[in-house]
Amino acid sequence: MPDNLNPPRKGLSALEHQLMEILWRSGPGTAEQIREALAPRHALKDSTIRTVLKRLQEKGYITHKIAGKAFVYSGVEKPRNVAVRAVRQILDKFCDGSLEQLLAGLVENEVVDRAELQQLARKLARSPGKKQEASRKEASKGKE
Amino acid sequence: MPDNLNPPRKGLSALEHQLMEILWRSGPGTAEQIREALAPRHALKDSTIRTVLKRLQEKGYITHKIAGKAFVYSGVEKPRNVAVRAVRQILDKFCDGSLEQLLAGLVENEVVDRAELQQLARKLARSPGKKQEASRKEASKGKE
DNA sequence: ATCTTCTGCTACATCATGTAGCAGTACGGG
DNA sequence: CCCGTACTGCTACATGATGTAGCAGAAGAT
Repeated sequence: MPDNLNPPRKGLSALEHQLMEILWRSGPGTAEQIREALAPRHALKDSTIRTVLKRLQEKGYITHKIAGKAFVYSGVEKPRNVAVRAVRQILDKFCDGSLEQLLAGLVENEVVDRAELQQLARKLARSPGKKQEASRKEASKGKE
Repeated sequence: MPDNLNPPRKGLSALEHQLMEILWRSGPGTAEQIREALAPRHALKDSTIRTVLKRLQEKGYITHKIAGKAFVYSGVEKPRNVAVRAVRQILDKFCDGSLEQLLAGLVENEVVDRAELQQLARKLARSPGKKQEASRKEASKGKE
């Protein structure tokens, strides 16, 4: 079996996360390119990079296509989606699956202000449906 | 050194999380009580339970007071606060620290509906400031 | 003095992670 | 046709985290 196509992946280790960061920031790339990108902060042998990339693929975070003779890796999902899955876990583990509880906690712990949160919710409520939505009625009140 | 009083704790392993669940759900308790509560689903020797409790304390999730000759453990924070710290991590790691991005993702992935989100935000916006508010309800145990 | 409870250490097998070496293979030049 | 080159496919291995538990010692109960 090739990749691990199922979405229920394991978490990312520190190093794995760094590689994902690079892939997300710079887009698809070869092991070598990734190694170079990481090198300044953390020099590693190419075999090390390749091992981690392999593990990332097993975990389902990335895939690769062959370009000539080399593998070009690319993330399977956008970081924000990975974030969403992670949040779902948190929701189930610590908030009885209640998003309300989590949001309340965020406000309580001053991660976000009440007003600010409402502002964001409002904004998202009228934001483009990102699909084939064409109904964009600009609200006249409160715009930032 | 006694506990690990600093908030930047490590994550919870599967078993550790189960014990926390019990403590959060049933309130403070001794190793034995916790063992009994967990037993139906997962039978373990008391020494095992105690080892895990010890680790949980080292990680800073729980503390204990002496009651007679036994230790009575209790969670340091409410689960929702643990959730908040976890979310903060996610925010930094996958959303450039932007809560907006995360919320957008939640909507995008249908974890929550746009309208529903706005509803919650609105609700929280007018909810009690929970500080020196002398409203009603909410006054059980749990110190933070 | 014992027995009964608890707590304080120590032990250990497994798995995850960070890190890397080495063998094999295919392709562009001599 | 032979040889580096550029890559990939395995294997290795030390460390730390986790799950799981045994055993010795202290202190109160009898």
